[in-house]
Amino acid sequence: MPKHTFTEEVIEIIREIPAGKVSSYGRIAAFSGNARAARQVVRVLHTYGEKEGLPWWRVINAAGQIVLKPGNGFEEQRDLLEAEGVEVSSKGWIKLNQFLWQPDWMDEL
DNA sequence: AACCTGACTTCGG
DNA sequence: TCCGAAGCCAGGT
Repeated sequence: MPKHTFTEEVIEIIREIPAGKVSSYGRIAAFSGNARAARQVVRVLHTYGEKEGLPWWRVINAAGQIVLKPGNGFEEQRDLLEAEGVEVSSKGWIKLNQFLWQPDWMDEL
């Protein structure tokens, strides 16, 4: 079994988020092995987001809101999400009870 | 090995 | 809901 680094796990998890769903930095960190490393997810997005072609727009904060600010990515993220069916309010809020992604392995719990 | 960096999170008010 | 303060951390330098 190859030893995966936390960063590699994060990249894999982000790739698993399906279109039309979102997840949060903290949840992705938790699924990757460390619930308290949410900030690492941010770093991974910066470092490998574009390079690895990750669906970065499907990642929002734990409260259910887009973190990027207007004029600095907010519009682009909102448009990408709406293009795949995710409803985003003018303030960037997304209903988690409707769009939060639940990994397959959680369905059986 | 110390220090820095973040698109975070949680908590109190 | 919003804001500030404090906590947290892997990886790069």
